[in-house]
Amino acid sequence: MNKSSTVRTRMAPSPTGEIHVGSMAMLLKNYAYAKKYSGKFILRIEDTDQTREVPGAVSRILKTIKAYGLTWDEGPDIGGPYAPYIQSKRLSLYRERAEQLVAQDKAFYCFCTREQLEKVRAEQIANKQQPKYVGTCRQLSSQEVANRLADKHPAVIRLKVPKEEVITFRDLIRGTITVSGADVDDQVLLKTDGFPTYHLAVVVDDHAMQISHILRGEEWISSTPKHVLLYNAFGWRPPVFAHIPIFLNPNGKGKMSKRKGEVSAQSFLDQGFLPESLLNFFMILGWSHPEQKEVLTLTEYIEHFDPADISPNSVAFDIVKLRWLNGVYIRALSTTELLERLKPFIPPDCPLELVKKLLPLVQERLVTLSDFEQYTDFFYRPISVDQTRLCKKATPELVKEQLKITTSSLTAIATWDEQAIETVVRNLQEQHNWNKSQYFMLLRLAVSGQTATPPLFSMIEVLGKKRTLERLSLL
RNA sequence: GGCCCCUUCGUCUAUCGGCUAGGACACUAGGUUCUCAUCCUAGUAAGAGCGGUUCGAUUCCGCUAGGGGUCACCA
Repeated sequence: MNKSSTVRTRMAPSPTGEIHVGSMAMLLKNYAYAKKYSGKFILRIEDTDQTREVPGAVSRILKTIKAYGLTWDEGPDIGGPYAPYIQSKRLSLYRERAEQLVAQDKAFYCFCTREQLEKVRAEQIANKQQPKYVGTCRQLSSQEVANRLADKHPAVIRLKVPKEEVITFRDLIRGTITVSGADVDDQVLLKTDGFPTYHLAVVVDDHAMQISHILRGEEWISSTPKHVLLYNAFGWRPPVFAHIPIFLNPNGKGKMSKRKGEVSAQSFLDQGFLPESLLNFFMILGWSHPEQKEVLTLTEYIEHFDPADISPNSVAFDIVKLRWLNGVYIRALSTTELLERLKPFIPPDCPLELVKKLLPLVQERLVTLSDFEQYTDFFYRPISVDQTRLCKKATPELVKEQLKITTSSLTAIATWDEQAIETVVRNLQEQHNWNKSQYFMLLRLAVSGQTATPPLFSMIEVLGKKRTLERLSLL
C-alpha cells in the first residue's frame, strides 16, 4: 500500500442502545485491518433516526469499546480531520447531495404520505406481490414538484433506480455480486424531517471521510446496490466491500437475537468474560490463523488477518468454546492481574485479605470471573452440611470418631500451615487405616459443605484454624 | 414468496484437482490425583443429494434440497 491509498476503515454504530457483540466483532476486523496497513480506524455515530435514539447511548458505546481494549484514531470524542463524526451534526451535507441528485434526475421528490404507502404495501402483500414503491411520484413534472414544495407539502427524496440497469460490485469475501435494478427499490434518501436515511448518509460520509474499505455485516449485501448506485451518481469511486458473515444463535438457528439471550457486547464483560478472550473468540469465528493457532494475541491477529480469508458462511456463536478460551486466558493471568480483573466480581462480604489467599486455589477452576463467588463463598459465609451425605460411605459411628480424632489432632497444631495439616491428616488416615477417599471427602464436606473444592490441605489452611475447628466440632 | 448469499465432523475450521480428509471446542475412555479443576494419552465423528467437466473430484460447473440475509421516511 502506498501513501496515496492509505487504508481507512470505520465502524459506525447507532445510538439506539448497547452495542451488539456482533458489532464488536465487526469493529475488531475494521480495527485490525487498519492497523495491519498502518491506516486509520474511524468511529462515527450514525444517529439519523431521531425516533430510536436512546439518551446516553453514545457514551456507553464508547465506554464498552474501550473496555474491550480497542481504540479509534478519529471519532466523535477526539475529532479528526473530517470532523464532525456524528451524523446529526452533518445534516446540511446530506441535503445538499440529495438535491444535487434531484437536479441530475438521479433522484426525485416524493409526496406520498405514509398512509398511502401503507395502503399500497398492504395491497401488494395481499396480492402476493413484492412490497415496493410503485413510482407514483417518479414522473412528476418539475412544475408540479415546485408547486407542492411551495405549498409546504411534506416531501422525501427518493433514489431513482434505473430499472433496466444491472448493478455489479465486488466483495472481498464472495467475489462479484450482481443484482438487477428491477429488484432494487426507490429508496428514500432524505426523510421528511430533513434527516438522511442510512443509505445516503453512509455513502456521503464514507466518501467524505475517505473510507477505503468497508467491512460490515452481510445483512448489508442487499442494500449495497443502492450504495453503488449512489457512488456512481456522484461520480465517486466506491470503497472495497467485504461483507462479513453474521453470528447465529448458539444452536446455529437464526440470527443471534435478544430473544435467545443477552447480545450486548457489555453483557459478556458483565458475565465475567475477559475482553481478550472475547476478542480472540471473534478472531477465530469464521477465520483461521495460517497455522491454525487458536489462542492469539491482537498483534498476531493483525499480522495475519486478511478479510479475503474469512469464510463466507454464517457462524454459530459457540458459547462453550468461548468459555474454554476464557478459562485459558484466566489461567494465564498473573496473580496480581487476576486480582485486578476480579475486583468487580468480588462479593462485598468477602474480606479483601482473604481474596489474595483464595486466588491460587481457584484460578485454574474459574471459567468466568463471576464463578469466583460460587467457588469460594463457603470460606467466609456460613455453610450447611448434608448429614446423609456425610455418612454416605461410612457408618455414623465411624464418622463421629473420625471427626472427633481429627479435631483434637488439628487443635494440637502449633503452626497452622498446609504442611502441618497434611502431615496430621495423613498420619491419622494411615494409623487408623481409614479409607482414604472416604475420609478425605468427609473432611472436605465437613469444612466446606461441598463435594468439589480446591485441594483439602491448602483449603483448610486458608479457612483458618478457628473456623476449621468450629466446623468440625459442630457436627 | 421475490431477490441475494452460503453448504467439510454436533460447533468453528484446514484442504486452494491426487485424501489413509488434518486441527480446535465439545463428547467418550484411560492416566495423574483426596474431590473438582488443570495437565497428559487415546477414541467416536464430516465434504447435503443428483448430474456433468476431468485420467482423477471435497476441491471446477449446473440443477435440486437445506440454511442464512433482505425486502421501512430502522440502522
